[in-house]
Amino acid sequence: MPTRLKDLAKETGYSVSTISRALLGYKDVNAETRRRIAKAAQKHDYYPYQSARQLRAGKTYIIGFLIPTYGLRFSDPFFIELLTGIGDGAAAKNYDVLVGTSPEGEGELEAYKRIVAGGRVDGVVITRTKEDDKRVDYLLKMHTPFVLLGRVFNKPNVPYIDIDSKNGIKLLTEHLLKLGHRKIGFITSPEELVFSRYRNEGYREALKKYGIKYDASIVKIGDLTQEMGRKLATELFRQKNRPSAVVCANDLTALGVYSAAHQLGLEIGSDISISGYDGISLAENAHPPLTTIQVPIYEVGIKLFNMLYKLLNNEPLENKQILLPPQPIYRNSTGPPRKADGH
Amino acid sequence: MPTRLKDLAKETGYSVSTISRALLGYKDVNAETRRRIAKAAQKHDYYPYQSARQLRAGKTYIIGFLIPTYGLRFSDPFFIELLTGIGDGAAAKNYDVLVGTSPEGEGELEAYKRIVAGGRVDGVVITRTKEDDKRVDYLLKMHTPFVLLGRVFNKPNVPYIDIDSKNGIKLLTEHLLKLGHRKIGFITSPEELVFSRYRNEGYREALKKYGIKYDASIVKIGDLTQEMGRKLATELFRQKNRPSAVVCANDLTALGVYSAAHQLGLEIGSDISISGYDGISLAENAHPPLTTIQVPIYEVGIKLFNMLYKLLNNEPLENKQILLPPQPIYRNSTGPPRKADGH
DNA sequence: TAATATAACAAAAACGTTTTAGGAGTATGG
DNA sequence: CCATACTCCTAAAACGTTTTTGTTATATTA
Repeated sequence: MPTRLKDLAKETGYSVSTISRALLGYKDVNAETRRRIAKAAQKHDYYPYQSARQLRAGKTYIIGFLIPTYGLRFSDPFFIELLTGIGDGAAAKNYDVLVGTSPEGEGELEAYKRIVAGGRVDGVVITRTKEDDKRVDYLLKMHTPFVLLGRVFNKPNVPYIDIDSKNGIKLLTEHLLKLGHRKIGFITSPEELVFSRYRNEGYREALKKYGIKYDASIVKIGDLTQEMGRKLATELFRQKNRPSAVVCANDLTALGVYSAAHQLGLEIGSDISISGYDGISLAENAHPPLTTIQVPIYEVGIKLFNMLYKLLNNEPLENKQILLPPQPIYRNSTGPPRKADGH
Repeated sequence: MPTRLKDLAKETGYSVSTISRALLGYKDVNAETRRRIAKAAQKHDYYPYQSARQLRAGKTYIIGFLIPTYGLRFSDPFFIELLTGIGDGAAAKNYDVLVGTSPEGEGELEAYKRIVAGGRVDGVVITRTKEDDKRVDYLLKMHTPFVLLGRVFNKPNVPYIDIDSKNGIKLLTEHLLKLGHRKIGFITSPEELVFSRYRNEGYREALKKYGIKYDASIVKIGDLTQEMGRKLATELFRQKNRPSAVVCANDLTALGVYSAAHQLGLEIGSDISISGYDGISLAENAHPPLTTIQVPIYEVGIKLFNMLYKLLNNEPLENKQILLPPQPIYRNSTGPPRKADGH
């Protein structure tokens, strides 16, 4: 039903190749001819048939983005903001975004193989990089261009954007220490994630700076979901000598901690201080507004696509590795502890 | 770099067509031959090259889903849950999902034309249907299969899934009326959206049932964002004779209302009752937990894909039009008014 | 005027897959 | 032993685009 070059050829009397060349702006097409062809194309709403264009060019003009879903009720708004950024960046260059979900564990690499080896995409954006990331190894082996949101180890040359989350968490933890907190809990992220290492380091460095001993009993490993944040915070709060503040690996976890605090009647910002990470818009409108690190997610999405675009089109990439400084936003979810030492 | 049929042909000594037929399970291939070919394919991680497959078949095995973005900081978790549902449904059938953003207004139809006329997708999922929806007209004209999340008017035969939101909002409003509220505000959604009509009707019907006159001064038209919910709720709450309850068109708006209530020192569930719509997981973990209509978003996403799949493959579609009953969840964001009539 | 350059178009090939049509060789039946 | 059926494989065509190469007609130059 859609219009194809053949139809325009029939309509205008020119050959298929001339139609194609006219629409693509080749020089050896008569001005009048080009006008007529353009008019016919417009009249019939012609859009080149992608499968053919792809086969011919050996490119899809599509990039892949697999959402790392932990469990079913997955709904981190972080990814919608990132995705709209990537999508808008792509649309501006007439690229498309193929989105899938990638399960944890074994299935993950398979999901990437499917879209890469199947030639479904020209390149991919990877998030939540892992220590010893199999996806990166695979993509390097296949010579498939990619960009990372996050870093990896032992691969000095891969392009990425990352937030300096070591210093991000350090800033937040120091902020709490300055406010007088001495027992600061930490709900971190799964150990295999690279950024966990940085965030953990930031937490430890801040404590060390203030001469406070690391206490494993108030450090919990979450999974970046709100639900888990609530669960682990409840455990923390039920300890005999509960922390007076909790640093969280992301905003969603922090909102889960809010929930736990509310349930136990703790007032946030005084009874208990809470910090997040990401700066999703929900954090801003939470009650009280959440102290966090503001990551310009949408813009990072656009930037990630643009980096990938340059890789795909062999354009020089001046800044291959971008480490953004953390942008802390101190809001009312953090305040001085009610009593010194949190009890 | 990836393996192609040609490579397997060279490796095994069979022709390209035999390789293809063996892998596709044709009967007239010797068992031993098939085994050898399968082994080679496995060894080399063969995945058929999609562009060629698509061109040959005249299908892409891709469906399209355009996220309706209102403004930049768009991050309704509803769409991530929906998207993961659609994505997982698609993956189960070896389909992919092409995701883009669709701007408001003029650009919207163009975004659909691009993916449909360009043959980028075999069918599409449409959300936030509008009164007189140009997208639906276009898809019907192009004979492109589609399914709707939501209904349209004057098109009796289009396939859709919708929640009976008239009765959903009616139930919530009645719930508030039963609790004793007599002045109930309503932050609704843009007029052009079809579900706005239903939700407005539900609100009006409930009021009528209780003999309460519709008061336009406490009905505000929002845009389904948290930010707008906060803004409009602030207006409502600053009125001399403020409502004692607010019904919202979706959860995100309701969370915005939370924010406004907190800012003005109103206690939610007593000073002010608030209801949402959608049942995103944030609603459950809000403080207090939000009274809402629980929409099984993820499952609806899967179901939407499966309907579309049947349309694409000419399988009979028994239930073309599915209207799910609303599933209200009454939580602590709604309670009796502090004083009768809210003041 | 003959040779050469230029302008404007078209033919054909190629991308990798799937499918149709058919062929070669072997087995079966009368 | 010939005709027919069956098994297993392959050649070739097709999908619609882009690009390379070529062709024809006209203009330019010596």
